[in-house]
Amino acid sequence: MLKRNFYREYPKFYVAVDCIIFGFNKGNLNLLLLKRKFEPSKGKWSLMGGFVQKDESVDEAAKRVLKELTGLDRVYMEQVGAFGDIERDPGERVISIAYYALINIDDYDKESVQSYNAFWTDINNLPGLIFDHREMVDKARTRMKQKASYKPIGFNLLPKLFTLTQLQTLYEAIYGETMDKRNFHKRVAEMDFIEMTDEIDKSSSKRGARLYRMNNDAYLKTKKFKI
Amino acid sequence: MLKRNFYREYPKFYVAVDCIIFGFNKGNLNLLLLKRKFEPSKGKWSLMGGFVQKDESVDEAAKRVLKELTGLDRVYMEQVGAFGDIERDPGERVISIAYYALINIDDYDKESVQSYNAFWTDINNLPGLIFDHREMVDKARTRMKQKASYKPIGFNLLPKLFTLTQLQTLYEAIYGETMDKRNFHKRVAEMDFIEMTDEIDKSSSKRGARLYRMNNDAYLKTKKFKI
DNA sequence: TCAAAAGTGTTAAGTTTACACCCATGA
DNA sequence: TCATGGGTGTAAACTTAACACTTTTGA
Repeated sequence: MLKRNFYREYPKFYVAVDCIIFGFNKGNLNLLLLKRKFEPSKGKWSLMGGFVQKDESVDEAAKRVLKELTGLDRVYMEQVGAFGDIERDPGERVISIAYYALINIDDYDKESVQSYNAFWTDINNLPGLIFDHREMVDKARTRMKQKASYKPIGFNLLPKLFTLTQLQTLYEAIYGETMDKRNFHKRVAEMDFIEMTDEIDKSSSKRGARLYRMNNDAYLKTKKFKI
Repeated sequence: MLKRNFYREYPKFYVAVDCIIFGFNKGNLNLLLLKRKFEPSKGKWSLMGGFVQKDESVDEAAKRVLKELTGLDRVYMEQVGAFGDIERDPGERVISIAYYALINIDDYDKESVQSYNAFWTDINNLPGLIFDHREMVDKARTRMKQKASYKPIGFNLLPKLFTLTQLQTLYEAIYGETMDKRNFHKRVAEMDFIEMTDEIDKSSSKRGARLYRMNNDAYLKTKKFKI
């Protein structure tokens, strides 16, 4: 079908995507941020972003941009929303759509990340960010926290096998509050889709800790989640 | 400052806003929808929408479009998110950002609504909608329901003075489930910002029902809400 | 042998749910 | 006087929160 210019008289805009990339490292949530090497805003930090292209949906653009930086495919991503203030980008008007991604901090393309001058930074100690990126991060964090309370998305931040202590410190980092170990174990035991394995992790204690695994198929059947 | 064409090589897009306008009528949530008088998709229904202009933010565009249809200012609105599939609008590529609005169904510009060929329709019995508008509605409804459970936004759908029965049927419509009258009254009594007035509404019963009022300043101080 | 993290149950407090009858009034 | 919607309290079930000691093992 030949497209007609129905909307000829309306203005057009650059549309970008920006990615809030969460990782979990040593008990803290981290973000993967790019450090600007040049002016303007040299030394300031920014989210990984890119422009939407003609041949891709906005969701696809976000996936592409994430892959460009991390080399990762099939990552858990959610849209945070559109940011559309006129002067949000002082260079030129750009409407940006923010997404958050959850990745395992041990598993990404280190060379690519280095080439972009990107670094993991503690989310509780963020440097100055350009434009409205801080606002995007705050909104993403709130959304992620909320979602994590009723869907088991946190596992995307952990290795396939994890200890209960790792899982608990992860949720403590997400919620920003400490939890009781016995109550936590009890809740995990009630969720059949968090499966105990035969394996023991010896890296964090002499005694060793039992490793667990998330079984997503089992989750899809039962669907009760509450941490 | 003279703007430089930093982003010259990137494509530009039409950006629209679409409004999911909620009302509450006779125990049911309703949406204000436009009925198409012409082809293509004559007889199909659509959300009220419009294109973002150069001199306004995306949020401002949504407010403008809502006002164009309803004549209302300072309405409770939330962004639902961006819809960016390539072929979502079969005429031409348009990226659309959806917003939901909560209005009192007795209080809008009837002439303007009529001139747009817009009608209130029961949300549980929606007609066929164009493009991805059904998806927008579903997402808006989910978001609104979730928000209504922890912030007192429902009051935007009611007159300033309302009975507890009205409030209860509203929340029953939002959650899609019936509630116990005594438990509901108990919860309302715990919220100091839902104030009993001296007035009685005689329109729905012989005995008459006490009218209540939401006090937003009081809410901002206490901040505990749970219906 | 001891330091360090892992593992393990019970009780009290708080919250949520279930449930039925009387009241006031206009027609 | 009666039909209609408005108003009211209590007890059981369930959920959440608080709390401390023993186990294992490598250094």
